[in-house]
Amino acid sequence: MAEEATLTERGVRTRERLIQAAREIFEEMGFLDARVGHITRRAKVAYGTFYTYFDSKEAVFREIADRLFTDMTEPGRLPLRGASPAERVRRANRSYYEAYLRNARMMAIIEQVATFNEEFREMRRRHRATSVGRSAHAIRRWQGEGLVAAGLDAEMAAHALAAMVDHALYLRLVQGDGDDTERFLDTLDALAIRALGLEERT
Amino acid sequence: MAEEATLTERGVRTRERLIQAAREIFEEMGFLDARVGHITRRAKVAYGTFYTYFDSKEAVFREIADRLFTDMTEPGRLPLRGASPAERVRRANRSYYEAYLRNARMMAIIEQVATFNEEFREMRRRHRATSVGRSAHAIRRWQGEGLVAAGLDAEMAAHALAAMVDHALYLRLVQGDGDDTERFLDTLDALAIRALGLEERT
Amino acid sequence: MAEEATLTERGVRTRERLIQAAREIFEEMGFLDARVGHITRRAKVAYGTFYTYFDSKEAVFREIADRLFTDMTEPGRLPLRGASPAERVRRANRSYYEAYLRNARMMAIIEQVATFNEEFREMRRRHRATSVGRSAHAIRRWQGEGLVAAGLDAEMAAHALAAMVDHALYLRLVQGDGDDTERFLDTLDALAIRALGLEERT
Amino acid sequence: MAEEATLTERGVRTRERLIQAAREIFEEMGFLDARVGHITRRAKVAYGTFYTYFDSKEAVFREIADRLFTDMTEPGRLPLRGASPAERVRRANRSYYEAYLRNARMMAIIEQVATFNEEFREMRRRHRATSVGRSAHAIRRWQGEGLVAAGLDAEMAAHALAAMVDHALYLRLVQGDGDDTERFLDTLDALAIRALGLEERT
DNA sequence: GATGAATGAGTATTCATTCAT
DNA sequence: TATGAATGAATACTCATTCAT
Repeated sequence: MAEEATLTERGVRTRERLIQAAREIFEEMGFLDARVGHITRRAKVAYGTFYTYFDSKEAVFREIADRLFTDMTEPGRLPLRGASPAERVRRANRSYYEAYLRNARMMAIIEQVATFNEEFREMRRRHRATSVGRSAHAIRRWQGEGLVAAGLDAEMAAHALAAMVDHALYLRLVQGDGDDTERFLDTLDALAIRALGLEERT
Repeated sequence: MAEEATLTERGVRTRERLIQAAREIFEEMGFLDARVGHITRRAKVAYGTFYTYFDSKEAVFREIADRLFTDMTEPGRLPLRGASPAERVRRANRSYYEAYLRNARMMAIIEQVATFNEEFREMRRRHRATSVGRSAHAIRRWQGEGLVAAGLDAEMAAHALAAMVDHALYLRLVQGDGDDTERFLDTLDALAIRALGLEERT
Repeated sequence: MAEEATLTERGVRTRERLIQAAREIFEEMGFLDARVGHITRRAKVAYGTFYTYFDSKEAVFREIADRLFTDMTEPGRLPLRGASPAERVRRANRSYYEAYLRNARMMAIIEQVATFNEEFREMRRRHRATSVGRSAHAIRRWQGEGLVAAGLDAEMAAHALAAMVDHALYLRLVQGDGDDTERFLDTLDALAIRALGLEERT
Repeated sequence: MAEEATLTERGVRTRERLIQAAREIFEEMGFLDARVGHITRRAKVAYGTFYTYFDSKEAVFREIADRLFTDMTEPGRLPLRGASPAERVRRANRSYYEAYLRNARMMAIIEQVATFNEEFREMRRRHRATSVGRSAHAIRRWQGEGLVAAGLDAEMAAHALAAMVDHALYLRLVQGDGDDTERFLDTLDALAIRALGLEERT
């Protein structure tokens, strides 16, 4: 049984070293090709020490993924006060882009694991639902204000636009499809804003 | 050896049985969990017979994926003559939705394999490039006609919208996220059309 | 059951083609790495045809080895009449060298098979016994004539000298250990002649 | 991984048990027929334990062969001070005979592996070159002292005589061709001494 | 806590041989 | 005779997890 409630200070350090090492290894070779031995070697601990802190390879991965999702769903640092709806979309997107850029490699690995592991599929679904829900809420508000066409299904639209951003970033950042990222992010912003009918006409 | 040349009619039949069985097995349990023994049992042939026709598990998968991509990129059956741009987008999307629905399970497996196999990642990238290219071409034409904002990067927009459609369908059909598919497809259409500024205002 | 008593002319030709092809393949890749498929492809016949004529891979090899041993133990072409004992040794050796050179690659393969197959070990032993017996007979004669020291065990000496010639040729011709073969053969002659005390002192 | 560094005492013991077991198994059934499972069963360890210490079946074999060649090329224990050349040849041969007798079974297996594995062919060639070089050196010295005919190629003669001894022993000890080994060894000594012209005439 | 040795179930692939046409 | 498809037993190697110090 790994992971007792109380850990000595030394234990905490070792555990942290293992998590850091695991993340590096997962990013470098993916979950499937990563071996427990790779992780312990990187962390400079004995093979068996891994199982002092984690029950399985999945267990470290779960912890890493948890932290990552927390980081990804943290609300943006850019202030939204007084911004127009279009600007709000842009800023929200920017916050997400930044988080994605920070975590691109791990996002890819989570994608990998989600293709064969129901638990992580569900974890991803939950996190997605949270942020899609926030977007849907905003869209509904804008619909109330007559800014967005009432006929649009807010939930579905939020879902689809999130899928656009997510997958476009995935293909671009993870699978290395194309350069000029800045211009690409602008395009994503523009598409989302127009799709919702939020563009400022001059 | 799995030599291609000169297969007797019986050989062709057995090979076809194996491909069909492999597709079923892959769809049911994914590439990673599929065993060659599962495939041969399903095809009702001896274990070794698999290797009479294919060099490896990857080899059948490659053939199945090839056929699938051919089916997916087949131009739509809906006639486009005389249709408005918005209508064209809708019809093109519909053709793609139908193909996706036919092949949803296998699309998921290809996604899975693409997360750890460079060859299939590249295969998917190529096919995506083809259809994205087609869309970008149409967008550029519409920009020439003043129908789509000139400031939009046609290539990137096509890429992003394809990502939206692809991933939204993936999450919905493959990972079973939500029902009311018809309404969802309508939402995708609407978002794409508005994002490009092609909606018919009344 | 392969190898019926009566073969049509066509059958004889096919069988011969297979033997020839098998010898080539064995020489090129050794017995262990040779596949029945290699042989039939080389002979330009169908896979199954092999088993029309031979019961197994060992069976063709046996036939090839038989023919080879017949060729190897054929008495030399050089006339021995009126030759001195030393000259006789030299000529006998030459005949053997020539045969060995003709068959070097196959000799190596027979060596290979003899290391794990009792039947071929025995076959080789029998053939060796025949030629060693001939040599021993000559040595005993020369001992009777006072040309070779009586204390020498004729049988063992013949055995040892045959081993010298055989293995030295094997290492040189088969494992490519050194060049200047002519000078090497001269050395073998000289050693054998001196070992028996047959050298002509001037 | 079979890493070399830092083995605990227990590890060293297990590794040694595996090497001993492997040698026994190889001697009993040859390299080709030996299964990793045979070795681990003999060593009374789990299957996987083999791979804790060795990368492959070849790897243990390599280690065993290395040790054996070291043992085989260890200079003889018999003192050579003040001995006549003929006596030196005899004593050197005796040392080799003893080593060969100790290792006869494994020598046969190395012969087997050398017929299909270039690495071991080369390993054998290197060791042979070392000992042939020593003999050639002695022969050249004796030629300088007028004891051996100057016309003889020292290198080639050493090579041929080594081949004689090696192969005669191989056929006798390994393939069980004949008894009265003591008399046979005497014959080998006599032939080598006479071939070089080193016999003491009375 | 830390260590690293021990475990053994799991699997793709090969290939000689058989056999239906 | 000739063909080539079908068969399935055989085996080295991997690696997550357990466990004795």
